[in-house]
Amino acid sequence: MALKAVKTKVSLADKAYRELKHKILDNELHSGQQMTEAEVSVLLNMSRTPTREAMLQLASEGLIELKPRHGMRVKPISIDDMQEIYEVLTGLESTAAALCATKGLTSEQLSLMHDAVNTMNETLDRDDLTEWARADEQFHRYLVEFADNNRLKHLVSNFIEQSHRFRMLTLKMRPKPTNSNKDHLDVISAIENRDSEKARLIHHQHREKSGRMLISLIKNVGLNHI
Amino acid sequence: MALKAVKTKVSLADKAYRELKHKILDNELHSGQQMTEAEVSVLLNMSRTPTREAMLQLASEGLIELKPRHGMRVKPISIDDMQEIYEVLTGLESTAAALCATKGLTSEQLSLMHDAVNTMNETLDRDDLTEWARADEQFHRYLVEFADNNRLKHLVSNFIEQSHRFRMLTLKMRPKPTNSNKDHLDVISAIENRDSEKARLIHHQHREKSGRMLISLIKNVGLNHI
DNA sequence: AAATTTATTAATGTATACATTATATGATCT
DNA sequence: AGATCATATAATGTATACATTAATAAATTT
Repeated sequence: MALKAVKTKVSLADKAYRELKHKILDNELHSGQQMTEAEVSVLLNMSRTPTREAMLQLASEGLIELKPRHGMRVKPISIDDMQEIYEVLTGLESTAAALCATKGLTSEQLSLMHDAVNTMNETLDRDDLTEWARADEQFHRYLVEFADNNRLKHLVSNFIEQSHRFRMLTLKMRPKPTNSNKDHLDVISAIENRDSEKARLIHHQHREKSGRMLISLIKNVGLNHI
Repeated sequence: MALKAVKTKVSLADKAYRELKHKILDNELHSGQQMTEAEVSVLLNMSRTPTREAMLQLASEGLIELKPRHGMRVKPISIDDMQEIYEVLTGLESTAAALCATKGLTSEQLSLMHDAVNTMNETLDRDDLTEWARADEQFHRYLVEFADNNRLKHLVSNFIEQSHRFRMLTLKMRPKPTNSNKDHLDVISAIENRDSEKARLIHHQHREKSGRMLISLIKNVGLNHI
C-alpha cells in the first residue's frame, strides 16, 4: 500500500500570521520596530493581501499596532500594559482553576499536572531556568485546558503570548522560583478536593504575586517599556 | 465664520464590520443564516475586499463562522456555548468587581452606578423589561469600565455581545428580576468598603445564578440552539 | 432506482491595478 | 536658523482579475 503524503493546505495568510507571530514572540522583530505592508510582503515573499490579513489579525491580538501610512509596529509593552495583562490573566486563570475544581478532573489529567510540577522541580535542581519556564507554562496551560471551556482556553493563550516577552526578559533576573511549586501542589490538591474557592484563591494569589514581582524587576532596571 | 462639516473618514471595511455586526445583534441576520462573500458584498454595496476583512474580524469575535466555499454563517449558539460564555463572562466581571474595590472608585463613578440601579427599579415598577435590560447592561458595563483595565473592558464587551441574543430571547420568559438590585447594591457597598473579595464573590454568585437561569429557560422551551 | 464517475461551475485566496491622500521633501520667506 | 508653503511620493484601502479547486450537476454504470 503506497504511503500518501499528508497534505494540509495552509493559506498564505495563515502562513504569514504564524511566521510574523513567531518573529515577534522570539524577538526577531523588536519592540517598536516598524514595517510597511510592502516591506512585510517582501519579508514573507508574498503579495500584500495575505500579509495584510495576517497583520490585521495580529493587531486584534494586541501584538502589533497598525498606523496608516506607517504600517505595523511591534507593540512596545509599557508597565501599565503589563499590569493590565497580568490583571486579566490572573482573573482568567483563577476562573479556570475554580472550574477545574467544580467540574472535576480525571486521574490522567491530575497526573499530567503532577508531571509538570515534577519537571519544574527537576529543571530547578539543575538550574535550567529556560526549561523550568517551559514546564511552568505547561502547568498553566493544563490548568486552562482541563477547565473544558474553549473560549477561556483561547483567551488565556492570547494573554500568555502577550506576556511572553516580558516573562522571557525577566527569567534570568528573578530569584530562583523555589516556592512556586508549593502553590502549584496546593492548587492541585484543592482541585482534587473539589474546593473551587480554594483553588481559585491560591492560584489568584500565586499569579498576582509573580506579576507584581515581574513588574518591579522591570521597573528596577529602569525600563518603561519592553 | 463658515461652519465646516466634521468629516471622519470611516473605511469601508470598518463600515462593513459595523453594519454586519448590527444586523447580527439585532437579529436581521438570523442564527444559522449563510451568505457567501459575493452576497455580503452585494448586501453592503461594496467590493469583496472590505467585506472579507469585516467577516474575518467578526469570525475572530465569535459572532460568525467562516466555511470555505460556503461563506459566512451566523453562529448558532448551543447550550454548551452559552455555558462557556457565561463561565467566562462571570469570571471576567468578577475580576472587574474585585479590581474596582482594590483600586477604589470616585464618588462620581459610584453615583453613576447608583443611577443605573435606580433606573432599574423605576423600569421594573412600570414593567418595562426592555429598558430594565438596558439599565442592567449599563450597570455591568460601568463595573467593567471603572475597573480601569482596557483589555478587560474590551473582552467583557465582546462577551456581552456574544450573549446579547440569548439575553434578549429570554427577556420576556424570565421571572421579573425583583431581587437583582439587592446584589447590585451589595456589590457597590463592597466596592465602597474596599472589600475586593466580597465584591468579587457577590458579583460572581449574581452572574452565575442568572446564567443558570437563562440556560434552563432555554432548555425548558426545548431549544438546543439559538 | 441507486451508486459511481465525469464535467462544469462558482467560491475563495491571492495578485495586481488604481485612486486617494498623508507625509516627506524641497523651496521660499522671515 | 527656523517657519511656512508647495509639490512629489509612497502607503493604504479598495476594486478587479486570475488561478485553484471544492461542490454541484449531469451523465453513465450497475
